[in-house]
Amino acid sequence: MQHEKPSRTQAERRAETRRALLSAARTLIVEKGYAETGTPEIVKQAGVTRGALYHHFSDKADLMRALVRQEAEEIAAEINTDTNTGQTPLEAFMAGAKAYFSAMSIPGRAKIMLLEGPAVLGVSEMAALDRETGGATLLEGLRHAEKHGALESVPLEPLAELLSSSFDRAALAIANGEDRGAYEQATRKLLAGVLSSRSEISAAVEKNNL
Amino acid sequence: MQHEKPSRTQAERRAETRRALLSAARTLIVEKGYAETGTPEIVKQAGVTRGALYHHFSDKADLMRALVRQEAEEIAAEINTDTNTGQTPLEAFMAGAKAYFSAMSIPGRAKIMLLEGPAVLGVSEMAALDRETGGATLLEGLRHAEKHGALESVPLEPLAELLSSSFDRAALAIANGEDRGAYEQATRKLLAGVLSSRSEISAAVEKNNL
DNA sequence: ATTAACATACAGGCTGCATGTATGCAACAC
DNA sequence: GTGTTGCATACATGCAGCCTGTATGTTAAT
Repeated sequence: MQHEKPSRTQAERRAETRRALLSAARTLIVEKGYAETGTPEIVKQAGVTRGALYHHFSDKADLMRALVRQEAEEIAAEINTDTNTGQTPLEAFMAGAKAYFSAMSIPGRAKIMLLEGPAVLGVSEMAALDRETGGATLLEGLRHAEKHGALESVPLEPLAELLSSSFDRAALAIANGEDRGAYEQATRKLLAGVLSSRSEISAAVEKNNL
Repeated sequence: MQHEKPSRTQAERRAETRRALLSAARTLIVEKGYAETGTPEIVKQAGVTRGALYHHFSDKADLMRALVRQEAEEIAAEINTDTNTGQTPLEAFMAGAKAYFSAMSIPGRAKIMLLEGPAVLGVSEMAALDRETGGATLLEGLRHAEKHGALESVPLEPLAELLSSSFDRAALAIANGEDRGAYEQATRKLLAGVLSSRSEISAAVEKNNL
C-alpha cells in the first residue's frame, strides 16, 4: 500500500484530536450548556468518534475538567501579563480587578468558569483549580494591606472569599453586556471601604449618623 | 376487598402526593445532587410511581422549580419574622445578613438555593424568583442610606448585586461548617466600608497612605 | 511486531409521552 | 335521603428514543 497520507507523528495526531475535542466541546457547551450537549454531538463537530473521546478522557466530566483547566491557564496568563501594580494598594487591587474583568470578557469564558464549571465539577474542585493556576493573589494583597495598618482584626481568608465572589458576579454581569463602568465603580467602592482603617470607618459611620 | 379504603378527598390525596414527591426530591437532591438523582429513585422514596410525578410536574426540572420555590418562600417567611431592624443602618444591614445566614443554615437549603438551583434553572430564573419572594430588600436599604449622605454617585443596583453575591458566598461557607463568626466579621467590614461616605473613605485611604 | 490511537458495537439506565385504570364527585331519579 | 350513573381527575403501566460508559475490533506509527 502506498501511503499518501501526511504521516503525522503520534504526538501530533494525539494533540490535534485532543484539541479538536476541546474546541468542539467549548463551542457547544458555551452555546447550549453542559447537560444539554451530548457526546455524540461533540465528536461529530470535532470530526472524530466517541471512541476517541473516551480514549482521551475518562468520562464526559473529565472533558469538562480539561476545558476548565485550559481556560483557567489562559486567564492566569492574561492576568500575569497586565501585572502593572498601581501606585496605592487600592489602585493595585483595582488594576487586578480590571484585568480579571477583561480576561473574563472573552466570549463564553464567564459561562464556563462561573456557571457550568462549578455546576459540573463542584465549587470545591473549582476552588482547588483556582489555587493551582491563579493562586491567592487577592489574599496576598489583603495580607500586605494588613501590615500597613488597615484591616485590624478582620479574618482575611473569609474577606478574600467575599470579595472574590463579588468580582465573579461583576465579571458575569459585564460578560452579559451590563454596563462595565458601573460595576467597576461598585467594585471600587467595595475595595475602598475595605482598605480604609477600621477606626476611620467607625468615625465616618458615626459622623454621618449611620 | 381486603382492606378498607382511606377515602381521602381529591384535594387531600393530591396535596399528600405532591408533598411526598417534593420531600423525597429534596432529600435525594440534597444528598446526591440533581443530575445524579433519577426520577425512578425519587418516586420510589415517595411511594408513588413516575406517572404521579409527571401528572404533577411537567418534567424533572419543573419538580426542581417547585422545590426551589417552596424553599424560597420558607426563607422569606423566616427572614420576615426576624424583622427587628437595628439602630443604625449598618446594624440594620447586619441584622438582615445574620437573619439570612440563619435561614440558609437549614440543612440542605444552601445547596438547593445556591448550587443546584442556579445550575438547573439558570441564574436569571433564580433571580426572578428571588424578586418574587424575597424582594429587593438589600437594594432598598442602599437607597435609604443614599439619602443620608453616604453612597455618593455609586450605582446602587450593581453594588447591591455584589453585596448579595458576598452574602451568598458567606451563607454557603457557614452552611459548610466554616466559622460563622469570621464570616460575619468579614461581612460587617464590607458593609461598614460601603456605608461610610465617599469623602471620608478617601480621606482615610490617603491618611493611611494606601 | 508491538503498542498506541482510534472506530465500532453493545448493554444498561433514564427521560418523556401515550395509553390504560381507578377513585372521588356531582347530579339526577326515586 | 339514597342509590346509581356519567365524568373528570389522579394516578399506573408500557414503550420509544437517547445518552453514557465499556468492551472489543481495527488501523497507523515506531
